[in-house]
Amino acid sequence: MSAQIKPRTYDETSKHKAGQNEIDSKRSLKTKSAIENISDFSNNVALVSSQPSQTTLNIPSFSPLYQQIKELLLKSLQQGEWQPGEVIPSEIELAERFQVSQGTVRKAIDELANENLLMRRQGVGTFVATHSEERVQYRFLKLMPDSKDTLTKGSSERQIISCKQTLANEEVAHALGVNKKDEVLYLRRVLSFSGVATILEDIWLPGHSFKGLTSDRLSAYQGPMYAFFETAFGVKMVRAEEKIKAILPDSVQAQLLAVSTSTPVLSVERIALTYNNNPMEFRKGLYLTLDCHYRNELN
Amino acid sequence: MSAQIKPRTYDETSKHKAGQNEIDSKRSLKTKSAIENISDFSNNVALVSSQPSQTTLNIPSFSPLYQQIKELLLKSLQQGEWQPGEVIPSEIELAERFQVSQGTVRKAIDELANENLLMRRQGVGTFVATHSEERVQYRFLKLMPDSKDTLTKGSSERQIISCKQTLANEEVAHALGVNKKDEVLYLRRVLSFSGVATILEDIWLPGHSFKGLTSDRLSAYQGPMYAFFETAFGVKMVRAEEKIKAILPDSVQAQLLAVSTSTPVLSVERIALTYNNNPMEFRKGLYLTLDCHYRNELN
DNA sequence: CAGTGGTCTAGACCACGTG
DNA sequence: ACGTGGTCTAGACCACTGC
Repeated sequence: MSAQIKPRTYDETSKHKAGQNEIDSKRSLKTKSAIENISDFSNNVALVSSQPSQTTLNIPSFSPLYQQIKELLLKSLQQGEWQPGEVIPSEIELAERFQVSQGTVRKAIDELANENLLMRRQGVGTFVATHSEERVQYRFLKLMPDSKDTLTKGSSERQIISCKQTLANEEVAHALGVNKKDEVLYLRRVLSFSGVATILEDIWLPGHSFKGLTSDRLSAYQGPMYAFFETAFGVKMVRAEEKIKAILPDSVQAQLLAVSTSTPVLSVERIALTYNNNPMEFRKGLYLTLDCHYRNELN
Repeated sequence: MSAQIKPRTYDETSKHKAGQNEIDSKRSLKTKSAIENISDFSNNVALVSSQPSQTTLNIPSFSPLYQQIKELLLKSLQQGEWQPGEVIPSEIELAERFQVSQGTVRKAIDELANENLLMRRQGVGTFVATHSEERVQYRFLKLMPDSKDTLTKGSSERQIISCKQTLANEEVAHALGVNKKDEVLYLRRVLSFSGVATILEDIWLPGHSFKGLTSDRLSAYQGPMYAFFETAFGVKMVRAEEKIKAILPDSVQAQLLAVSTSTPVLSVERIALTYNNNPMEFRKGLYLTLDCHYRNELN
C-alpha cells in the first residue's frame, strides 16, 4: 500500500510509445538487456530486504501490471468517476488510457467482477455493481423460507421503530472505526414477510457520511436500504462480515417479534464495508427462524 | 450435461495437427469459410430450438473450449486419475494432451482453482485440493472464538458417542439422495475446544460408499474427518450447503453439551457434496455459541 | 451493422521453488 | 540450472446486444 507505483522487471516489446506511462514510469524506458534485468532484479531484492522488520510478511516484491490497473480502476470507483449502475469505458478504451494491452485490462476487470464490484454484460459493456437491481436485491440477506427457494419479497413489510442521532458507545465505535461519543445515526426496524415479523434490526451509521437521514426519507424509498444509501448518500456497500449466535431475545425484542422470551433467535451482527474495507454500517439483527433459516454455501 | 462434445464455430488457425481432436472432433476439420460458419451456426440454433420445452433455460448454444477442458479435468479428478494432494500434469503437458494452447488449459485450471478443487503453487505445480493440509483444515468449520481469530485446534478433543449402521428415514434419504430404508451409517460425536464441549454432531453417510467404517478406525485417525474420508474411502468433499437456525436442545443434547435445555444453540444442517454435486454426507450440528460465533463473509 | 465482451492462439519473458 | 506457474502482448475471430 505504501508504494503505488512499484518496480517491475518485465521487458518492453519496444512497440510501446515512448511517452510516460500512466501506470509505471520505469516500465516505458526499459530496453532488452540482460544487464539491466539483473540490476533491476537486485533492485527488487533491495527493496524487499530493506524492510526486514515489517510485521506484515506479505509485501510483494513487485506488483503485476494488471494489479496496478485494478488499483486505478478501484480508485475511479471510489472517487465516483463511474456511479453504481453506470457503464464504465470499454476494455479497448481503458487499454488505451492506461497504455496496456486489452488482455491486461481484462484481467483487472475479471478480478473486480469476481469481487462483485463490476458486472459484465456481454455485447453491452461493463457496469458498476449496484444494490438497486432486481437481480441482486437482498444480496446480503441469507434468510430463506424452509419451503421455498427465495423470500417472497412481494409480501414484505418494513416498519421503522426508531431513527435518531446519538453518540457511539464503545462497541459501536469499535465496529465503525470511529471514536467513542462520535455522532452516529441509530435506527431500529422490523421486517415482516407474509405478515410475519421475522427480522428485528438495530443499525448504526457513521454520522458524518449520513447527514440528513430521516425516518421519512427512508420510509419513502422503495427498495433495499443499501440501494437508498447509494443514491442518497453515495455510500456503496461492497462486502460485509457477519457473526452469528443463538440467543434468547429480551422482553422488548420478543414483543417486537411477537414471540416469547424463551423462543431462541439468531443474533446476526454485521459490519458492512465500502471500498478499501471502510466500515460504514454496524447492524445487529435478530432473525426468527421458525419457518426459515440462514442459508450458507461452503466452498 | 447431455452432450459432452459440443459443436463450436470458431475457425481453426490451420496450424493445428490434422488428427482427431480429443476435445471436439468437429473443430479440427474446420476451414475458414463463411458458408461453413453459417451452416455451423444454424446447426447450433437447431440444437437449441429442437429442445423448446426444456425446463432448464440455461442450455448454452455452445461450450467454449476451456469449459470442455474443464469437464475433462473434472472427469479425471472424479475418476481418481490424480489423488488429493498429488500434482497434476503441467499446463504444457495438458495443452499437448488436449491439443489446445496453454492459455486455454490455464483458463480451465483457473476456474477449478477458484472453486477450490485445485491449488496452484507457483514454481512447483498444480495440486489436487485436499482436506489433509494444515492450511485448509477445518475449511468447512466456520465457528470462531469471540476473542481470537481462529479455533485453538491444539486443545481440541473428539468424543465419539455412537457409530452404527441403520436405515435411512425420510429426511436422511432425501438429503443423501438415496431411497428410504437404504443402509446408512450413523455417527454421533462431541467436539470440545479448550475443554469445553462445543459441538454435537449427528452424521449420516451413504452405506455403499463407507463400508467398513468403524468407531475405532475413526478414532485412530488424527486430523479432520474429511481427510479421513479421502484416504480411507476415496470420498472427496468438494463443497457443502448449510441451513442455520436457532433452537433449544432436547434433554439428551443439552446433557451432552453440558448446558440446560433453555440454552439456545445454533442448529447447523449440512449437506456435503463430492464431485458432480453428489451428496455424500448429511450432518446435523448443534453449536454452543456462548464464547464463540459462526463467522460468515458476504460478497 | 457496429460495438461490446468472450474465446483462442502463439510467443516472449518473469518470478518462484527445488535440486 | 531447470521447470513450474504467472504476466503481458498482439492479433484474429466469435457470440451477444442494441440501434
